[in-house]
Amino acid sequence: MVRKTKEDAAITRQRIIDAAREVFLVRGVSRTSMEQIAAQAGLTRGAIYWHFDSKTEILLALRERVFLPLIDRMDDTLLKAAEGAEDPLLNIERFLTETIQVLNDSSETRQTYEIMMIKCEYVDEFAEVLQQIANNCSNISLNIKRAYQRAQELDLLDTSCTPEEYAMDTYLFFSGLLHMWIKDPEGSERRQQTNNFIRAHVRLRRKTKTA
Amino acid sequence: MVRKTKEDAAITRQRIIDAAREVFLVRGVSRTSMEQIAAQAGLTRGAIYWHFDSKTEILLALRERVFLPLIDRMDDTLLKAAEGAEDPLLNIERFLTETIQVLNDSSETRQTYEIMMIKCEYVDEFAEVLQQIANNCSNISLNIKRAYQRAQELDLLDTSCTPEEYAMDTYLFFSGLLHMWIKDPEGSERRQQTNNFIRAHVRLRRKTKTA
DNA sequence: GGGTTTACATACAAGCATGTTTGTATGTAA
DNA sequence: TTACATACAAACATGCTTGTATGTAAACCC
Repeated sequence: MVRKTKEDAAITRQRIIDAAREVFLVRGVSRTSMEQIAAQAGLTRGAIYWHFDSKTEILLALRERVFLPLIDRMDDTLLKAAEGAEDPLLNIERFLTETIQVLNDSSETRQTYEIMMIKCEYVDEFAEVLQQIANNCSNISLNIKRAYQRAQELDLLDTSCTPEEYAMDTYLFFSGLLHMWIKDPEGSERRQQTNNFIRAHVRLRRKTKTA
Repeated sequence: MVRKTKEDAAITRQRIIDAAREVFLVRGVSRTSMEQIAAQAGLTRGAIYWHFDSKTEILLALRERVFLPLIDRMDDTLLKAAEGAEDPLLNIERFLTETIQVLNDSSETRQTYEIMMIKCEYVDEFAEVLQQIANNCSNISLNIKRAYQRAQELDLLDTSCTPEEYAMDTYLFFSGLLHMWIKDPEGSERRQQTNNFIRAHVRLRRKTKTA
């Protein structure tokens, strides 16, 4: 069987992406050849070159498929925190735990993060990917700041720092948390304590903590 | 001139490492060939293969040269914080600012970090490097915890969280800070505010903040 | 139902990058 | 001065990867 129906082709395309993810995770992006991806997908390079122009495009497709929904979700939770919520700090806590929960539940997401973090070199055509990530991060950072500003308006926020300082502190905590979580081996002790650390992080910002 | 004296050979070896760092930074580790390193160093591959068995060994040498002194220095500052200091929180703050200061002052350190963070794929023989880094980090984490415990004994520490929770929070902050600092472009606004954010981070932990 | 396009497989050519081998001139010690 | 080790350069052989070109059978469209 050679020529497939359109739905079959879409499945094939997805199989290529899945195969690439599996091989990338083991061999790294650079050391992975088109032939290896094809073999993992049970295809030949011809199929891959029909669906994608290059290995880079596969990686970009892999990334978009996982990152865009996650970014949307994070923005959504944070926007709620900044606008409607009666307890913005709780929403910030929810933003953190939910993101970790996605990593915990979805191996596709977890593996994709691992590839983007420690199995990929950001040079040449990937420099722009780094730029996109930076943009997403600064957007998250901005929304965190708004949430803290709202918490301040509602008099829920400790007064020793400014909302901007809290926001940067939380953003850096979040960034470090993702790296730790991805790099830690599966089922590590620290992974299980993650929610504790998130709660402690947010608790430290509540005004009533010493009252 | 072919055969050099021992000192000349040591200089050549260092030139190879320097050349590799420059090429790695631009092209990434995987895409860099021995030929390119040799050209950058003004040598041939023969010279490189005499000094190093493989590209991996160059990268390891590059890493050790920068990381080991830095790790030592961080351990040193944190140990002082955990044992002798009359203000452990100030020492934690110093640990953070000093590390950033090193990155700021030494382009060799900064570039090496950038290579290890976003221009290198941790697979196969590099999986163990990741393990070493994890060990260093958990050691740092442990020393931070000790410093916070001492701060608690001296009644300098806010009581809303445990020393362990503070330690993890600071470690994740530190991890995120390094990534932000390295990924941000040179002379970025956020880089300059780094010290402010560090001070805010530590200030939040002082007991007297609401007194 | 015939032509056209689609969705692949197969085959071919060319370019690195690697590792190794060989050559060689100099330092170095006896 | 001899004998060997050192510090490279240069040449060689090999394998891998990429890109492209061609083949082909089935799906799609009118």
